[in-house]
Amino acid sequence: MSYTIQEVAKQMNISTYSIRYYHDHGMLPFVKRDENNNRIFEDTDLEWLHIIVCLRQTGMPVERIQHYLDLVQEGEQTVPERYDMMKAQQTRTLNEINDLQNHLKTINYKVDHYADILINHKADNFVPSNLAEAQQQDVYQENQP
Amino acid sequence: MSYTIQEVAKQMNISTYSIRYYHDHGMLPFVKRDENNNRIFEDTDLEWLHIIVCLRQTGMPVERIQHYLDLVQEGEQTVPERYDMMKAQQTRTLNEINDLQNHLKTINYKVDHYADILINHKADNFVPSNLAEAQQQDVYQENQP
DNA sequence: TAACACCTTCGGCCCACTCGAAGGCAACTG
DNA sequence: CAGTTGCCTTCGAGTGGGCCGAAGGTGTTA
Repeated sequence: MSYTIQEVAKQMNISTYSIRYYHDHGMLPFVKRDENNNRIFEDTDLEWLHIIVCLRQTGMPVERIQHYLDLVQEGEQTVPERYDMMKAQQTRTLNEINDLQNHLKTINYKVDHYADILINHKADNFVPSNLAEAQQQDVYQENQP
Repeated sequence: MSYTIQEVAKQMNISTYSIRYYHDHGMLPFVKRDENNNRIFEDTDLEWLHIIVCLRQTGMPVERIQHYLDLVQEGEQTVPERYDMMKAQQTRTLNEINDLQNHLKTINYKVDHYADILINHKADNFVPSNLAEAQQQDVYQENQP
């Protein structure tokens, strides 16, 4: 199967700009052109693009990805370095997931907190005014980022 | 307690450049200066900074964070919008964690694969040559990104 | 009194896109 | 068969979110 740049962009969920950027920077070495000079992508190109997207979205700089893809093309003797690169990326990604999970806790707390305030305020009509006042104070106290 | 910009940078694990950037862009409205014009950070500033870092690292643009912090300062009537923002950020973060976990699977596969190759090659000395040839072919086949 | 360590502001630089302009080619439409 | 649509191309400029260096101030230690 072969695909246009737009089809690939949709399938990979990235922009055509990014794909051209990767291609222009030598990271998609097997992409062909049709008779109108349009890029045509085969399944192997999609595999390359998939690993590019994976490495980029886990924070590897383009320059390192270029280097990694060069290593792949140099053959077997570069496996040790490739192993090290992937191992480092694994660690980095585990750390990033961990950080995000911690940030998520903070965000969850905010969501729950604001939800509380909204529910209590909806109930204001049925709440004695001294309690409403207390809530008012809660809101004030909680007016922090 | 009060802290210098460097202490804060170390504690929050971000650069002093970033902190100044956030301050210069109005996201740390309560930071004071000492008699030499140096920024001094109190605990409340750290709380603000903590939420800034949390939102930035989960992908919220600076402009949105500014808006969120404005809402906080406007008081109680902005809680519904703040709730929506945090809810959106929660979803976004869950998605990002999910994406990262998928990328991690790809990376894990690479790590395992390269580890296999390395282990087999170390054992080459003890392996009959026809098997070594087969491995050779494996390596060739796997010479993909 | 000088060296060192920290801070300031200002302005340029960087990465990885992102987008617009200007134009080419192919296919459908009136 | 001119025109419009819709895709593609290249090139070059712009953007976000910092990063960093220069130039200079202050203050403490030796």
